[in-house]
Amino acid sequence: MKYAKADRQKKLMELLEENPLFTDRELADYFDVSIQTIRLDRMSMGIPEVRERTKNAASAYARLKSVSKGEVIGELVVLELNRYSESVMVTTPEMALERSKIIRGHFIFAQANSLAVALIDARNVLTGKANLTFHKIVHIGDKITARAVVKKKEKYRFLVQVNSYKDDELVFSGDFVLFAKEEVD
Amino acid sequence: MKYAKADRQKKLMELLEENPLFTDRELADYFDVSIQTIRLDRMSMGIPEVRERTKNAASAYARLKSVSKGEVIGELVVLELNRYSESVMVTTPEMALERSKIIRGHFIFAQANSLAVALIDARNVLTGKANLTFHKIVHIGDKITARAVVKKKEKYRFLVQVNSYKDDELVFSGDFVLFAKEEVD
DNA sequence: CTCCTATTAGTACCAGGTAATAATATCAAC
DNA sequence: GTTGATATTATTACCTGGTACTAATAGGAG
Repeated sequence: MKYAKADRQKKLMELLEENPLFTDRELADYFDVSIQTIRLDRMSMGIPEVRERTKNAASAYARLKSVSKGEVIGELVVLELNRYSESVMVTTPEMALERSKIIRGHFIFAQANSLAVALIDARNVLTGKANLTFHKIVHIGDKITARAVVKKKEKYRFLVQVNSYKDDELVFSGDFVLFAKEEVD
Repeated sequence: MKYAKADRQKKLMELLEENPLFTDRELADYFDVSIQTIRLDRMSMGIPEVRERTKNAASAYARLKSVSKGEVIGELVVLELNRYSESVMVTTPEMALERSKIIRGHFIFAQANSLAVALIDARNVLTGKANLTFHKIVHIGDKITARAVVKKKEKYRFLVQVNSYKDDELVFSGDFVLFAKEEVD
């Protein structure tokens, strides 16, 4: 049994939302209709062609990746090894909860954690423990500045405190226990 | 002054690594050489065409996004609201540190945190505090099972404990303090 | 049987390539 | 200067996955 028009269009939308890479040819085969029907469906729902969809997904990925050039999430703006470091991250739509402008907490954590790790002058640094407090909600487009300070320093064990601000308003703070290791696989 | 061949190819590689969306035409204009030169450069370095590069970036994004259908990072396998929940996440290359097989900690945190949030039966749930311990390093391809239990439940305040395992080996544990809020912008 | 919606078909055109072949630059060495 | 080798540019035929448009069916509901 073939899909009715409405069902087909709904399913089509779902399919492409999940995987934007299908060509009209593939979709036509999947729904067992002609390629023109698929195109009419796309047109009526305002869905662009594969190459356009692919490009959109790719640039979303590029935006997300550009935030983490190297190991640090965000842009490292100050780095005094084993003392103090600072990074700035501008939040993008890719970091938000679906259909919302609220940034997922793990991106805030990621910025802080990667900054703390970068601060330590050792070949391999691992996060052991972390104590986090989320003070305020962060939204798409907010520019978050994270400041990390080494509080305690033993041979292989470091205590780093990170505070993250949006315009001087504290939105997040965390205490990190980091370990410097020699070899890691 | 134009680039020498070697410099041009090196720069070309860097450009495309950072942003795979440039067409040969754009690259030719950028380097002020013919389009054929750009193609010879790509060929000699084994770099595929734009549409191929775009598709690769897009599927990396699709893989990453497919991990978080809805709000939960990973796949929700058990959900007893306000009691217990469980999710499974298979780690992918996109989650790893660069040139490494080690998964970035914030993905492990993301799975646990989103699972804890999903567990609470309320319109809007926010993470207030979190106490994390990373016990073991997680690698690309590892299948991580997170188990969340509500430990304490007040009116608007919940205490959730999450333990994450790789094959029954504890790799992460966290205590989360969550708040149920009425309205959130 | 007819009207309407849905579907299918066909054509010209486009971007951004591959692949292959041929014609020029450029420059160093003799 | 002339000769070679390497680098660059040009040209052409062909490919995929479309857009945009026109026209021809198919299938039901009344």
